[in-house]
Amino acid sequence: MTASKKEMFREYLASQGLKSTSQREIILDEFLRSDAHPSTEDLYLRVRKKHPQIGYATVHRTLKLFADCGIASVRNFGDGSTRYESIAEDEHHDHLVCQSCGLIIEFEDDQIEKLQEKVAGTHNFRVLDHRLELYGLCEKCQ
Amino acid sequence: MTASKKEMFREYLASQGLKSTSQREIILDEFLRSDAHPSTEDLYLRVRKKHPQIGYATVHRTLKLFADCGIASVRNFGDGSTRYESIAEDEHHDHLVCQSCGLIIEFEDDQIEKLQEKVAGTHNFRVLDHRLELYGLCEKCQ
DNA sequence: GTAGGTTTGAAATCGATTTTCATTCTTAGG
DNA sequence: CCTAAGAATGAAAATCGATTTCAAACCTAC
Repeated sequence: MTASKKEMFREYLASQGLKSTSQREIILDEFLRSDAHPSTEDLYLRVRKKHPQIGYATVHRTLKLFADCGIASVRNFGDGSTRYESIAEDEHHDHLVCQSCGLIIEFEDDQIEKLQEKVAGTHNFRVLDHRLELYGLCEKCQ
Repeated sequence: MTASKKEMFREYLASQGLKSTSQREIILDEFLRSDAHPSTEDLYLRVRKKHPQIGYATVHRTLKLFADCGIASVRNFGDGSTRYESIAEDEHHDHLVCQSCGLIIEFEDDQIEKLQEKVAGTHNFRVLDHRLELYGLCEKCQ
């Protein structure tokens, strides 16, 4: 899984005439080993610990490349920062977001997926991506 | 419906020791009569047509009040601007967003709502709000 | 190797959002 | 009615995250 993402990224770079650099490798490694939903800032801070010479702009640009090539998707949980999430090709998952402590729980539900397709069908709409977030209070915060 | 929202807003202001002002009335009227998902900028431009003396900051602050008091919810469709949507207390609706032309279709689906509650239940999570967006291509853009 | 294009990092910029601050307004109490 | 106390307003400034600029450093194919 991890190996195939690194593969996908290299292939994407090659296909676009872009270059493989040590910074991009380092950032991808850190991204794959990182929190589920890092913001650019989050990932930059992590990368900087081991590689202080890598700049914020490079992390930012590299995360956009991840999104472009399909190994990450862009999320926004309402806290004002854009987050990136590593994705597997065939799997969707959604989120429970605790508005008190910020806890994020991931879940998957095939029935909901199917109903989404059904709704889209009634509007002759072709779904390419979706986002479902449930906001509220986690067990501890209630 | 419209009347009850004005009512709710006034009650909220009173309950918080906040004041009723002509600007807030004007902005609420314009919000209720406005596009389904205006950004602060959108609403400011509309308000300014008839009331050039009302400033952007006031529109911004008033929209936040709408969200605080529950007559509007905050949306983000990935275009970089925050949008506000008028909501009725007991009704949720979700969105189909066309990534080509920007068309936004609203829909409601009770079955999906119920499944969401079920999923939340299995995580002992109390849902206060949710967001479901399906991104893709509308009939025309396919 | 080397040329040509790409990437990098620091700093500048951008656009949206939020805050500041002096002035004006609302409202509850006299 | 007044008035005092606190809240709201609008213009401008500050802030914040995201993005771009630019000169120097770096890949890669030839």
